Amino acid sequence: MVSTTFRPCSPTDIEEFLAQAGTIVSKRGQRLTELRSQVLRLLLEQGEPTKAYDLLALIKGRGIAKPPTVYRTLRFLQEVGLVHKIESLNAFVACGHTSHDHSAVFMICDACGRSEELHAAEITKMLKHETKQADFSVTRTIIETHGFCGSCAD
Amino acid sequence: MVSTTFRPCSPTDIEEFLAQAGTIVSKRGQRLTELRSQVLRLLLEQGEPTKAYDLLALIKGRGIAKPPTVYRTLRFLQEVGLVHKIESLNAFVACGHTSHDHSAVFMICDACGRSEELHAAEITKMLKHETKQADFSVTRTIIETHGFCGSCAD
DNA sequence: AACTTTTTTGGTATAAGTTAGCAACTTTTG
DNA sequence: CAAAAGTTGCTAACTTATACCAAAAAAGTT
Repeated sequence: MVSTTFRPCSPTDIEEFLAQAGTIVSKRGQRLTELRSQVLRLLLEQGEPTKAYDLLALIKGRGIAKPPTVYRTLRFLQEVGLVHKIESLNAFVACGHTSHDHSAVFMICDACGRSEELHAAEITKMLKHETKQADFSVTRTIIETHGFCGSCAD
Repeated sequence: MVSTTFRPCSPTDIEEFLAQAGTIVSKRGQRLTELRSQVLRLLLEQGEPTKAYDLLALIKGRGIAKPPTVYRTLRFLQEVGLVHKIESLNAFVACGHTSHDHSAVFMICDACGRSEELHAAEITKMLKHETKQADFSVTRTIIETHGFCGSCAD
């Protein structure tokens, strides 16, 4: 079997993840500030792709943020590799694979709205190869699949 | 060699393509109206992913369309399979492969802005297989690669 | 042909998503 | 502590997209 799918993180998982995140960011000589870790935590807690404005609403805890703050923070987290944007949804997810480089394939369940990340290095490799045949050199790949997860397929 | 890349269509190609398009649409019991074929022609003429609002501006020939008209028309053309949306750009391209079902891989040159479609059935197959392993059933796949085309790589 | 139905187009208004650019505050560094 | 670098807050605006209703055009019916 391959991967544990489509379940949200437990609170303990989240704290653990955030700790790891802190380390990753530090190693890059940057800081996981209160705001940044809060946004990341929210994303983890949602357990599904979340829109920037929904995040915005959820942040209310602190003195109500404005869009640029959220987008900026998301951009930071993306650059560090802790968050991915799902282009076909205009939504964001915390990245499940904190280690190694990214060759993410997203499986997005159109029934329950949750998404899971598949670490599919082979597909990415194949993709790089095939595009090279066409004289194209890849810098970034976006792979998103829509469909139904195990629980939602009747 | 694989595919002729990153060149726009010649005027003759465009007319030919539009004729084919007409047939395809008719076969589905639908109509390629003036508006629809005009939008498709514009898309072909641009020869690169084009934003809805840019299309809007280009349509000025007829009595200035409004956004809903353009988006509706694009949706129609997508449903028929004559147009694809490139999610990572929020832009639209005419679909190069009028025959058979779609397993499109887009190569988007971040230097010249043009894009090319690769008909990569194998990758799609592999993707379906791998996701099935994870108990996921795919209904739609989005594969977009960014990078540099042959002409733009120095 | 006149009438009904279906399809297509036109339009208003507004929602949703995103960014430029500057001011203020905080942290780090010398 | 002052200067520099980094981070956050915010206004305002821009881009992208849709819900919904009305008018017009095409197709089907008697």
